[in-house]
Amino acid sequence: MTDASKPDAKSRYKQTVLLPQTEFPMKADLAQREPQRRKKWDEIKLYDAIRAARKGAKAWVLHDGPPYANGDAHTGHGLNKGLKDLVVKFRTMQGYDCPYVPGWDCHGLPIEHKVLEDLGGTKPPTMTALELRKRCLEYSTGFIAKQREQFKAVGVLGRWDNPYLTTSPTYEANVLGVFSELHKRGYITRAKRPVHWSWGAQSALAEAELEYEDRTDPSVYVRFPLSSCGKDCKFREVVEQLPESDEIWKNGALLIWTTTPWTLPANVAVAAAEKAEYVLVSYARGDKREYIVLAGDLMKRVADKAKLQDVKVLATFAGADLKGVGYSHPFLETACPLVFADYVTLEDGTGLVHTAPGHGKEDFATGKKEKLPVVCPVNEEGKFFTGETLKKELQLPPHFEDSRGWLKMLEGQHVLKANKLIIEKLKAEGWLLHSEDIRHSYPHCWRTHTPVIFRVTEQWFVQIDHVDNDKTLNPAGKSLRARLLETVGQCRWFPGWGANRISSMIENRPDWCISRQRYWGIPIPAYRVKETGEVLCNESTNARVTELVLKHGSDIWYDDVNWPVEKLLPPDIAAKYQGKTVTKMADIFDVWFEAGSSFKAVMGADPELATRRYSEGDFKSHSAMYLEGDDQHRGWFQVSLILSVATTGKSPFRDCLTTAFVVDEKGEKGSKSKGNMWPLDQGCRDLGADLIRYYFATIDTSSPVPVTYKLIQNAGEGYRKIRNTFRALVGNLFDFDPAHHRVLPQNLLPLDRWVLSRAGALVADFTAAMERYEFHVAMRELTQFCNVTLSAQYIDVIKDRLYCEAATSNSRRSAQTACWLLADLMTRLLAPVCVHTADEMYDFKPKAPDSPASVHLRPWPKVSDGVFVRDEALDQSFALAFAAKAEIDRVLDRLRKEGKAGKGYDTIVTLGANAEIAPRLHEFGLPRLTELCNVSGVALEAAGDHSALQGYEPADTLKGLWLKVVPSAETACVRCYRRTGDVGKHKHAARHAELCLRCAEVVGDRA
RNA sequence: GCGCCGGUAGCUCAGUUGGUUAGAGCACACGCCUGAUAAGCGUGAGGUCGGCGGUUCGAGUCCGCCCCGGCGCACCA
Repeated sequence: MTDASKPDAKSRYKQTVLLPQTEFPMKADLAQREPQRRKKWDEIKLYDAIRAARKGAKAWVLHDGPPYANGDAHTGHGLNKGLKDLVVKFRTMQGYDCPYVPGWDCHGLPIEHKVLEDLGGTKPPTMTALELRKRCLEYSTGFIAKQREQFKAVGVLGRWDNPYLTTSPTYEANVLGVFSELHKRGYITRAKRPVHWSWGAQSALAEAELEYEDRTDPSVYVRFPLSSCGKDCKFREVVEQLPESDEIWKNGALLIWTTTPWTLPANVAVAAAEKAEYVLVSYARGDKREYIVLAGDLMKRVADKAKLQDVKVLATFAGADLKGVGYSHPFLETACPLVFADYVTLEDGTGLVHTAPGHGKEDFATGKKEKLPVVCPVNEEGKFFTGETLKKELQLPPHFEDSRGWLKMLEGQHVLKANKLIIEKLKAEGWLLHSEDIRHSYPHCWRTHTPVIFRVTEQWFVQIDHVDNDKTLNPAGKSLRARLLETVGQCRWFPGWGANRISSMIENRPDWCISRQRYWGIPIPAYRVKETGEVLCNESTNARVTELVLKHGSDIWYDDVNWPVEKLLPPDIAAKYQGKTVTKMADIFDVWFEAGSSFKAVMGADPELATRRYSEGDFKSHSAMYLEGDDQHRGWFQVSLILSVATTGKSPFRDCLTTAFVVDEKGEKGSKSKGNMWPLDQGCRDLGADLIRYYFATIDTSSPVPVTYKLIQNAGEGYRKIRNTFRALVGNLFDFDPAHHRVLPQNLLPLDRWVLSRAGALVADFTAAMERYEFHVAMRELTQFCNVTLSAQYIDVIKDRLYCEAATSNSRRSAQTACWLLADLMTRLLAPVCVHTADEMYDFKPKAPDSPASVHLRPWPKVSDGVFVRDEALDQSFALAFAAKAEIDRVLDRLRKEGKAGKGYDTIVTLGANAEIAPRLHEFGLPRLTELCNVSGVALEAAGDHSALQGYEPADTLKGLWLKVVPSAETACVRCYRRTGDVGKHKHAARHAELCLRCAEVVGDRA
């Protein structure tokens, strides 16, 4: 290399080369810089500034679903808050007025549970409910303070100094307001019904509070002895015709099957399927012959399981023929009927279903239809009642003696323990035909993880099929369920299947049991008149309690000293019941009822939000968007819809965006108990909030979101690429002042116009993906743009212009103008995702004098704003040029590996092209093609049959193109490295013999 | 059991109404550059598009069946 022997020449001109300069650090150093930046935001009151800047703009409110004020923030919160902030920032930049008011869900069992645990498991008898509630409030307040800082560390901007809390009197009063409204409209009922009961939590549970877990239960086949049959009973006739009829009446039984033996004491009937075929079977057990009735299809299976000997089918008949059959309860000896039910199937069991209306939903329905007694001998702890109470609850006749000791055995026993005892005694007495263990999934309490039981209790319900006769809200006179489904159809669901999911849930859901038997919550404002048992709950009492709670908080319900019942009642009602004992009832609201009321308690009651409801054409909703984990389809989304549609006729939201769960590297659901969810604040310190946010924005969150340090660190590659690409752009703007140097669009060079056209395509695609909330698609576009369009295609080519052309030349200013616009574009597109980094980038970018203090105050880029102008023709001509470049690169690479070439500037290229391509290349211009390919020259061979030309090879993918790449024989310019052929052969040769003409003119007398 | 979603390169994902040789990033290999330098550029390898069958001139794309994964509903007695 002759050039290398002239180091002095090189250093002579080095200072005239305009190399990039920037303070923007390559290393992100997020852990250190992010807190500093947030501090700066606090100082300039960025959130308030954004609010002020959007004053009067169209409102677009994302209503925050309140996280539970319990425990430290984890990755799941990070995903949730990160995406919420992303959407809010995006909509804000689009020009909407988007206040973000975070909130917390503060009541509820988990907190009460934790507080009780700290007190030794149960409430000390000396402790008042008021004191307990005080501790719960302290507990939740503590975690709100912690979580607030943890959420802020993710970079979430919002009204953190004034969030909403479900424990605030305003909130509580609004929950009561929703209840009053429902009550007034006839949705509320208090009824005795079977409910899911958690004996662990000692409370009724809603569907949303159940989790299915596997457990092992006994599966038992029990003989229920036949007793008297009705006069017209066909079965009776069947038996009478058999020779062994006497034996059958004596030793015959209905064979039932159950997996919950503890419900047998509550048995009041056996249900059969009218249309199924049943058989009367005889078999030998020990030295005894017995007879049973069961479904024909199941006989073989049961006989095999129970290892019955000498099985004989004596008769076959239809289920309907069993009408009128009676049996005697095997240990309570009560006379019970056989009934029919359509849910009886022949999949399992015996086709004869043990029916206990006190312990099953379907049983309860059957009981209602058949007017059966409802027996529920189990208390709130899941234990059988004791003594006389047990006898009473079992509804046994007064003369019942318990001579066989069943009641003695059962009393006070927990139902799970009772299972074993009952099985043993049934076996001992000969009623048990067979028992085995089965494994099945069974509903469990989501908090205590104890199996749930069905208990019939008196509870408060919201009736889902109620028809509101208010013509303004419900002109078509539809049921609430129908109106909910209709509303679902009017909202936008992301992903789209959310609509189907919640629709099917609404279609199938039962009435909503809203009462809970706990302390930590908002009381259901109902009274009971002791003498008459009358329940007092009406418009007047509701209004009174609501008003007092608004002033003093819900503690008044528990403050017997300062707030005796007389004071809580409206004066006229208090007067009316003078002399009677009126008591406050002890139920509180399901926490879901509280959270579900936020459309009113927050969106409707907060002064800042109440004026910012969403509307679009005919559609009106309380907020623009709800964004939560997809488990909220059966949680917050659903309860919000129910309460909002029932009381206002409007949807709580327009858009409903859901994310899947956060999982660990093994794909297992993250949970605190498993310890596979790391604390969010730790993650922000170790990885950086922006990197975590970047990661969340880059992956498809509609399927389970794996979150590990390794994956997020891996995402750092993409983050760094964006950072470095920006750094390259901004590094070339050290002497660029947009106010003075910006080149007008019509004066931009074609390559610069081309890259802005590509940027226009990016803006369109990126924005469209953001509008669909497909952030990962948007981010992929950006990554692609940085990697391919900018880094490989654009920046690499404009270096010569930026470094070597005259500082103030149009060609250099043109490139700088593009770089400046691109850098600006990047800060804006990245702003919703990497909130700190984008703002940092913004700081290092040359700005117009009137620029705002933060990128978060800037508007979202638009294709229509005249900067990023799409130019299809330009795109196409460059597509051809880049295709040619790819061919040259391929050949060049081969030559390099053969040791025949080094850098591109040391080679020249000759192309042969057919009649279709040649004119297009000519039109593109060979000097520009030379520039584009980073070689020292491109020539176009005019000859016809290029394949015949020696040394040419056909292009690989571009048909009609041949090429020849050879080392240049020219001398390289020591300043720009190009071998232009004019080095030293120009009028400045005396002074700059080692420079090309261009460089010599640029340098002039500066070196 | 019923339903929904997904299965494309080692990993994360694109693949428009069916239409050239299925793409991108990361990772990997090999080079180049040393003027984006704890950077940058180029080239390459890597895919029976879950499997089988069908419709079609043509299927990653449409239809049917099956396998695998995730989720929801129901699992009731």
